[in-house]
Amino acid sequence: MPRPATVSPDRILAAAAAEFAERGYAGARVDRIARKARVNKAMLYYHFGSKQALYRALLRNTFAVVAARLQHIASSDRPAAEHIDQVVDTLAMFVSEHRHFPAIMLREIADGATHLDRETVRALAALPATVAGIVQQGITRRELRTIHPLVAYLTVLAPIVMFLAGTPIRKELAAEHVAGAANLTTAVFLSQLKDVMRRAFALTPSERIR
Amino acid sequence: MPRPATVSPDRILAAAAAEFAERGYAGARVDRIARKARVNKAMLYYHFGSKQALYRALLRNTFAVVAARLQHIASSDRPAAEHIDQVVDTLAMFVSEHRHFPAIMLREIADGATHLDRETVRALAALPATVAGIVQQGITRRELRTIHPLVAYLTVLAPIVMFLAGTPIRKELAAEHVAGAANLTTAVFLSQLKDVMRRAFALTPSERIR
DNA sequence: GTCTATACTTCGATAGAC
DNA sequence: GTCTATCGAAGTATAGAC
Repeated sequence: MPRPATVSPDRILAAAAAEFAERGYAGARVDRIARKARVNKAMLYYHFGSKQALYRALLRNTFAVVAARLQHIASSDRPAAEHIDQVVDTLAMFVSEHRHFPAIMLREIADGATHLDRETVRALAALPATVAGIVQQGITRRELRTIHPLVAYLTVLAPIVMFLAGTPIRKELAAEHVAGAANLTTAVFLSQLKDVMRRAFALTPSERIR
Repeated sequence: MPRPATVSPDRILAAAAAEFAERGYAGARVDRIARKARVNKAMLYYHFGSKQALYRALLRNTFAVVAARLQHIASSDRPAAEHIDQVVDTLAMFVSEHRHFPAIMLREIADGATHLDRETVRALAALPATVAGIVQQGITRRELRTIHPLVAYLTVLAPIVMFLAGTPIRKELAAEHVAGAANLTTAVFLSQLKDVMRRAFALTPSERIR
């Protein structure tokens, strides 16, 4: 007898993602998460123990999945420039399936990991470590110019995350007539960003000769 | 008789910046802001009316100042590439004086401007509008390649803000041995970022001919 | 303008029955 | 595993004296 696809803990995690993304750790309400997940609040505590433990479980979970997907890129036998494109696309794809990820990430940076334990921090660390590793591989192979891998990580990831988390505020800006705020689609953004990143990390012709 | 340099409302705003940056709107505590500002809580309500009004006042204030500083860049008679450097430096300088700005900005993006009124949104809008304007000027003068000005805005600003807001979490990552997390200074970051942005927005030789 | 005391509300968490 | 009812802590805000 197959279990229903979304069993309680999973539904709770999904509801928690929405609530924590929308309101932040402090603004999130356990009652609201339980209601969104259509479980009793006592049930939530039965499965996760506390608001904090639920938050940590959500973050470990989410970051483990992104990092795992990015890991595949490093092992594929493609030019480094293409790896960068794949990082952008993989991130964008992941977010299209986990719409609450960007806001949670922005909030966690602002929070400075205050609500996290060591194990969860380790899970978060896999994201920069993986992207930095991909960049470092390109540099070592002399396909990308020398750059601090974390600078490259931030240069690629920060705009994506901010763009995707920023959809609501971009609508507000469009209402205040900020030029271009109304007509910037995700597709245009991603394609221009990939172009920008290629130019930013490519070896110049003179560097290529050596 | 000159008033003391930091009169009550200013001290309250400074304390509010620290508190809202560290904990977010929902996590911020009015009592804590009052204590940090060394004013009575009733005094805070006397001056600002509510937690929300205080938050809005802080944001209007802060964003008006950044935008004003950036406005100067557009009117200076320098090459567009230099304008981009100046945007980076101006933002970095502003943050060195307003250390709580990056975290507040990340949180406000994640919040989607929910706690703001129209006037405050307008104040926030000045930041992307100004940077996009500087980029657009460079494109019009055929000194930068064609790019959506908001893509350029996000490409420049997102990494800076995330880097500067991310100092606490970067220390956590360093403790978990993420390569390079321990040795990335602000100076190195800014200089590499400027380099990245120049390459990203520069006209290619063939484009320059036309 | 400044302070003390407190009203009112919301929230995280649990006890205890089933 | 599931639910109802509720406790106790914290939080925003204000009344009212000075």
